[in-house]
Amino acid sequence: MSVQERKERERAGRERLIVATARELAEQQGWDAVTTRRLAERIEYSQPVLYSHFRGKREIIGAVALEGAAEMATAVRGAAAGANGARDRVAALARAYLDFAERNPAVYDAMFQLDGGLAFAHEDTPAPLKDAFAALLENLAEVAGDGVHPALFTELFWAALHGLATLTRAGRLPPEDTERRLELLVDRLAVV
Amino acid sequence: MSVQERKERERAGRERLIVATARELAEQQGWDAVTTRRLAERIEYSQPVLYSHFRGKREIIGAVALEGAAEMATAVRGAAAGANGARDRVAALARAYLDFAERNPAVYDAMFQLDGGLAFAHEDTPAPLKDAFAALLENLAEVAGDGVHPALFTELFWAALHGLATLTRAGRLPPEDTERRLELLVDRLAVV
DNA sequence: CTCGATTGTCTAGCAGTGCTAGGGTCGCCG
DNA sequence: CGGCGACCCTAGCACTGCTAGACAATCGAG
Repeated sequence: MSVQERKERERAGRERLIVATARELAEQQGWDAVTTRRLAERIEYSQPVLYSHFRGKREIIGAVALEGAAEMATAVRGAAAGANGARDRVAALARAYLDFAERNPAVYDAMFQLDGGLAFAHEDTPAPLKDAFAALLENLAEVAGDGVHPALFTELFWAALHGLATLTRAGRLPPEDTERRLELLVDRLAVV
Repeated sequence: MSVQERKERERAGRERLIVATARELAEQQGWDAVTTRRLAERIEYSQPVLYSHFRGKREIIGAVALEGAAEMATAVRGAAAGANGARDRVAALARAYLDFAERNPAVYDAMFQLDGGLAFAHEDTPAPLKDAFAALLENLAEVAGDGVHPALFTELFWAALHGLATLTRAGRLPPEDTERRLELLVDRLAVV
């Protein structure tokens, strides 16, 4: 049994290595540079090894996305927990979200921009994604306003953040006004 | 001179054909299906002809994006012109925007999701893009609220629309609540 | 009307992509 | 210690964006 367990451990370790390497490579040189050949070379295995862990490149992106979702959830919760009052909590949440997107562009792409083969808004949505949404929801529900469904409000707030994050990073919005846009967003959307 | 003019006309016509075909193919089967080979075959020329009109695939995407920007500008202006009162005007604008994104997913991708090699928020931003932003701005300025810079407000409103459009189309947001999210967005962001 | 030059187009090919079939080599278990 | 099974790598497929060089059609000059 011990042999099998060791192999299992090694396999799991290598899988983590693949995901971590893909993420690192993507952050360094962009997802276009993450080819199966380069990735295989970096982990010092041949290409087919990748396919014994993942169905294809898409699944690797998906794995990075799940990792990112978990991190984003904790980042959001941490920021919200360190703030006092509903208004500050929401502002801190928004800042944490945009900060995460800016500091982990490749991971953010994996989550929302690229096709990681992940299901959303369904029964079989992976847990980390549901949890990331929950992290937003649990801090935004109190400012949704009377008669407004908290989930619907969260979806809208999330969409606004997502729009700001992507448009800013793509150079569509001047970066220097990010904070002002964020303040405006919170002031308008959140019902204190 | 007439000979050169005819050639010039034929060249321009073929360029329009390339862009139209790329757009059509993208709408039918997605941008992944728009390969230089397939595109060349559809216009009944060989691949190198494409490169005598555009520097590469990226520029073709950019051309589709510019075409789309012009159409979106007129769609937004048309919708806004047909509405009475500031609140209705903003709602109509938002509806037109999301409608455009939903009905022309490939064009919307070319504009905001893919790399069309276009400059944004700079001096040398192509006119159609600036004009599309202007179409939003001229209808949103009146609801920006006191002391809020109209351009900044427009950027925020645009980002929210963009987030709704992309997340909905990617299956991240349930489509059936689109209208309710839109109403909420207008009610909260716009100062009537 | 003919001939050279120029313009335009095509065929063929490059390097690189994601992915997979097949053979070999290793380490484990009886 | 022998045979077997799991594992991994080499080699290759069909495809991508893009380009060099050959070829043909067209034009302007004599």
